[in-house]
Amino acid sequence: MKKVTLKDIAKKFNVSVSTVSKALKGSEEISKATRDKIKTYAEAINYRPNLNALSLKNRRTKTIGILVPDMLNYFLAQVLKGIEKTAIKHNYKVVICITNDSHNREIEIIEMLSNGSVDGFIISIAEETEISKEFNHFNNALAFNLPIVMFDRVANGVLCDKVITNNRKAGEQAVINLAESGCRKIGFASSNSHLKVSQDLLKGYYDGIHSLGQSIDEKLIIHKKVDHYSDYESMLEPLFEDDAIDGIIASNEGVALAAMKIAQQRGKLIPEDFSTIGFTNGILARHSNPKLTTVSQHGELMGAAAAEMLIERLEHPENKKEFKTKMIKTDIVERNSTKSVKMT
Amino acid sequence: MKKVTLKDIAKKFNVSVSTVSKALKGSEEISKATRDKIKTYAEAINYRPNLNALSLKNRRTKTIGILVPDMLNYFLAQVLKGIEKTAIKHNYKVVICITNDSHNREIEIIEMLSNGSVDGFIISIAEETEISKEFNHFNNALAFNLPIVMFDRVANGVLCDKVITNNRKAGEQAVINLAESGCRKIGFASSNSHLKVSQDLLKGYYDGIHSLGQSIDEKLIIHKKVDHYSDYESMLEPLFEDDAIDGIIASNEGVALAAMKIAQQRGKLIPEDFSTIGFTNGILARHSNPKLTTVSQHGELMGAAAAEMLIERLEHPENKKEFKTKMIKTDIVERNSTKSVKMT
DNA sequence: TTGAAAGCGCTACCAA
DNA sequence: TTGGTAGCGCTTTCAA
Repeated sequence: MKKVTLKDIAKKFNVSVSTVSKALKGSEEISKATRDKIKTYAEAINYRPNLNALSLKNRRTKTIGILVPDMLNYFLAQVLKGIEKTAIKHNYKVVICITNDSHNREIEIIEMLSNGSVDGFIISIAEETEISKEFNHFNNALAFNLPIVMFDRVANGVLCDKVITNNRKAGEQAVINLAESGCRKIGFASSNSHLKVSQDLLKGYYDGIHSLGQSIDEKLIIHKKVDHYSDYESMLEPLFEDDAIDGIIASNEGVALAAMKIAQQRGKLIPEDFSTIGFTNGILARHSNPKLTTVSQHGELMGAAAAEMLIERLEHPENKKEFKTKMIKTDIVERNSTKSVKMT
Repeated sequence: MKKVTLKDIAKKFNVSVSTVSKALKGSEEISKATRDKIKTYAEAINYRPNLNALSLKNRRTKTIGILVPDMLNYFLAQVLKGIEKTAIKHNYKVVICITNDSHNREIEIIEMLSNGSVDGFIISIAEETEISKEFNHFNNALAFNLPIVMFDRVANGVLCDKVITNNRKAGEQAVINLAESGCRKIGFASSNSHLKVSQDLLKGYYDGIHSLGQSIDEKLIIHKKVDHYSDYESMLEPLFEDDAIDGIIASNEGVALAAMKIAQQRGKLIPEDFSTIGFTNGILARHSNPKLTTVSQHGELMGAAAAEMLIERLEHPENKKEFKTKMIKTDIVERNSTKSVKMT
């Protein structure tokens, strides 16, 4: 079976292709009679225009290219879901590509998609790109009139819309939350010191400690790059040399769970003797024992916001608005790894 | 800036578009001189053909449509990763759509993508579709010459390639593994009894129990549909009324963790007094305490296999091979929720 | 009210 | 060795 085209319909009614085209668009140019019969027929056989032809003609594909470093990451999966949902709502499709944090992959993918495959991009930049700060490929895409919205890991040098969370603020709030719940010695642990996300979080930690009127104790801070989760526990050990430590802000769920495990092994009760807040609200948090209190980045919202910003630009290229950076607020989701402060 | 086209290059050298086209393809028809200068120039300005035009002309898009029920699921994310990787390797793109387990969404998406957007599909069918067994939309796609490969949740009535795991066998092996590690009373717990995956697992459990020469004790079996993980614990309680239960096969990680939690609350040591094997190897397993022994479905391999099968059909439509169902073998990944049997 | 023609960017056939 | 033309499926302008 072959897909039916305008030509086929035209032949069927002995009219021209243009007549059919207009009729299907409900143009007043065409007599109601022919319009109706053509429409009815098209409906009946479930006619759908060839999207490639449309893309070629209209110079727009109604598809969004998405680049993410990874897919096996709950936060990113949430964002993808938010994007997909919003895209579909506006009748856009998404093509998703994984950079694996490789700069070259990122360049290749952008090149591949920049040739009539997509109308714009939503990107969380690759680690290598974040480090090298080489942003030519992004600027090329922009020059070809392919707008970009970056989220979470963004390239500050690039002029485009961005969606981020205020991680510094989030770090500060986490400290304050722990303090309010009664923690006296609050530490910080990150396994991804190379990422801006983590650096901001650390700044927020400093802010928090200062706002408590305490001074920074470097012994309570671990800020490293540790790639494999099996090494988290040994990474954290030093923090527990100070037996008085009673709270830790962890840069990700895995680190938070490792911290709880060590604390438990040392006979501490959670949250009575030891509390921890993990950064980003993933699946681990919900299933750990005790369940983990986290900072939620609202991934789905971020995705939706990014998609809305991009689609807005695509649908209304005429109003060349200033590039905006949208902050999505974070929330602390209280579970059982911290004492509740709600009762205050 | 505008994307440069063949026309632009042709103008630049005062030759025709067809000359440029041929030159870039390295056709012997064109003199080496012009060929070289055109190629060099195209290279220099980084010329890339418009993919829409190519798709329209060639009637193939080099893109694969993927339909999955969900995205926030580690197993599916693994499969997606496997597909994406393989696709890119063969120079295909993927467009990913989420059905949210809705039959109608599934139909809409397939219709939307069937109009020149993709060359074929890779699908894990929606729960509603699995229940209703209405497969017209799949057959329509096939009729339009859009091959389908289904994975994991497959529609048996549809004539297409499939990639599955032998879940029955996996269930049996899990029972045997527990028995070999010393468990005497092995139960079964599923929160998704409506899915074939789970039903097969249960059959495997029966097989396993029988092969041990034991008889089925219905009190040791929970086979239900429970949507929210917060209800897993209450779902499992009845199993523990028989205090002698010392092993459970769980249909997913969440259920397995809940089982461990209850056992621990009852003062059982894991794995000494109580063991559990969780179905599918996700992130929870690696971070739980104790870490969970699981049956791995090898999601990435499944994805890669599905993609290979589809691309094989797309690239060689001439050899109309029989439809195949490929079994990916499962493996038990031993962690700390079971006693090791390796020492036998 | 309808249709012919041009064009989106590319390839392939045939003619020069 | 090169170029013109037709056509992929569609829209749009202009003419009939």
